[in-house]
Amino acid sequence: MVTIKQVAKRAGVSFKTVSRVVNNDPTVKEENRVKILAAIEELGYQPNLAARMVRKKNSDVIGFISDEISTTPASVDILRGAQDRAWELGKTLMVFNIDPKKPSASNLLEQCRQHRAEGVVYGAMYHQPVKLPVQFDQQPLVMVNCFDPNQQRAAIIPDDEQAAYDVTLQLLNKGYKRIAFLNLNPKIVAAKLRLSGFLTALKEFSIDDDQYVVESVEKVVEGRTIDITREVADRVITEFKPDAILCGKDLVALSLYFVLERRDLRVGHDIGVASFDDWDCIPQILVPSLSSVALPYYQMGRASVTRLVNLISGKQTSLATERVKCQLSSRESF
Amino acid sequence: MVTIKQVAKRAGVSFKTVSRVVNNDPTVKEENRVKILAAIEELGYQPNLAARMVRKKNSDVIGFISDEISTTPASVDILRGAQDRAWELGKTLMVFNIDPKKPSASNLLEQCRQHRAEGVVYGAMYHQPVKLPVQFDQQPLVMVNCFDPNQQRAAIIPDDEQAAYDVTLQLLNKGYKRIAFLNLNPKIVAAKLRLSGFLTALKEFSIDDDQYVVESVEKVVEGRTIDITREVADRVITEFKPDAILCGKDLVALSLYFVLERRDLRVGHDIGVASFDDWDCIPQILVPSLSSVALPYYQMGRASVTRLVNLISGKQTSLATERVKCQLSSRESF
DNA sequence: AGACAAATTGACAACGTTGTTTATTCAAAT
DNA sequence: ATTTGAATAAACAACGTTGTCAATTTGTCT
Repeated sequence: MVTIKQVAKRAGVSFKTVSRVVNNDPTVKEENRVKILAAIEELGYQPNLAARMVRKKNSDVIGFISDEISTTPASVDILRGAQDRAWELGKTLMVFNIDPKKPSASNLLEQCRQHRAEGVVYGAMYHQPVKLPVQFDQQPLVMVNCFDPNQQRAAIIPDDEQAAYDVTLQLLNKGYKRIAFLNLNPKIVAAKLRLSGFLTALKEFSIDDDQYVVESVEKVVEGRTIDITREVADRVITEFKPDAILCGKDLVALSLYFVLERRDLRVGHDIGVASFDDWDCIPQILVPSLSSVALPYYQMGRASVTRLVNLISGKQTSLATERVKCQLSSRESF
Repeated sequence: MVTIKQVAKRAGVSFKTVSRVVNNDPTVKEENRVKILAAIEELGYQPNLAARMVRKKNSDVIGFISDEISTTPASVDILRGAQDRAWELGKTLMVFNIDPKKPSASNLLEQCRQHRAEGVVYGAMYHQPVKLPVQFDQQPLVMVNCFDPNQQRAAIIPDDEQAAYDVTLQLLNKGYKRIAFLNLNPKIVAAKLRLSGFLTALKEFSIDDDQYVVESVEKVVEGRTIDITREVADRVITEFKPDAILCGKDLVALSLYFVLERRDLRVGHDIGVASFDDWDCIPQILVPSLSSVALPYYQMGRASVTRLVNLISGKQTSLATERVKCQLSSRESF
């Protein structure tokens, strides 16, 4: 590999002067600058970041540790967001492992420290509480799409409550009155928050005594989880006769579409449907297209890096949890 | 940060002896080794990889550059596979950017070189030819899920032809005879290969003059691509009366299910359905569940790193394209 | 021309490691 | 008791860079 000294020799100056040019030090004669830049170009010189880091003692590296990929691959967007923001701030994101089943989180943290990462973003694949090992205290840390059960760590999470509140309000404003909610399993954080947002919205329209909430469209049989959306939806429609159904995720809406098709209920006409996730192409491939609340993964990824860099620089030291707004993608289903 | 010298002081030995312990050099008295390990533990020493790298001149870093995320987020699995394999081989994968719309591929490559990455994996989000800028010649390179149009670069791609051949053969073996193929746009590499595999399988059963291939289930209207799967499927069923339909991707199968539902054709009974992608939960949420050929993203990710490390070490210098087998996930739809 | 300040450059140390060479310790062999 | 040789440890240089400070060059003013 080409070093700064080789460039210096080629340009006929001391290697220190080359260093100055590389670091945009203004105290270099224009004539020399031109010569040096030419030499850099000719030799294809690239500064050795490792050597620079040893000397300067800052790495500009941020570690990104994430737990296992789950059923929501859209959450790679967290990574995209983090990456983009890191780039903007002149940092390199080191993604240490995406599926650390074998290497434990602490192992990954060790790697981060060996690379002298200035801080760590810990991302989860769905919104949940995560109790991190004590080792994570040793450097600036931001949790994204997850949070410390004791609120002792900076966290960026989606505002599920606002999301449910907003979409419910929009349904109500369009005149829907009997809204059923096929919610996710109540053990899921998002499910609890959304229920709360849902109920708040209903209360504002004073119809909080006339709703129908289903907790979980899954059943565990012999240790295996099976989807029972269709049965549940069938029952809800028969018993409650809703004029709109809010689904916990797009896949639930998908199953619901089949049920409605069979019952000859036209979505967006006889019955309104809304959902959460706005998952890639599903909402658009459905007919009529599905209105769904997108989870702000990309924004959260960006926010996590911004927050971490502020933490590192001491500009912002609060450990408060930051909620990121969710946006409804309005389509034809209501 | 704790340095090797601080550890040495604590243990009462020269810093070089600590270095020996860290690097598992056997020529250290047991007594000292114990003392040093204790000191390392107490101080929480982590070797500085940057300093080590400067001295040893090898980085154990592999760059991973990928183009924009497309409609197949499952392809993160390429990254997972690469990461896992890198870990096994004691390498660190530096994911330089997932969505380099702003920074060009060459910029990312510069970053790789500044980090002294020993080689680069270039991944595409769907199987396609990619003409990389000449700068990519400057270090070992493996392309994954894409390939050089002139075959001048090592590449790992899915064996789409085998995939289509296999699934078609299985359909035929189960007694299906009139198979329609709702293929993807013929501009897509996978579409061409799959068509070829499909036809080869039919030929083996001597029914290659009685099939029905649809090229593309999309239409471009005023610059926007719209999905016309439902119309197309309707027409195919009416005109060709197939006993089985092979779909280009799970989302096509999804739309097809709606069409069949409306026509009261029972999937897996009146008509067989198969598809490509095996995309996350879609095949399982459908009723009856969809048999789909999975693309071997994870395996390809692993293979790409294995191949790259072999290239770097000179163990394997061939630039041949490596095809990775696709596996059918057999379910209830045929 | 000479003096002086400003601009520019270079010599050298330092960062935290590892490779190489040299010194020390200690036990076994004479 | 001395020599030998192996085992162990230390000293020092080196990696490619940047920080510090002294040295040199250049330009301006008298």
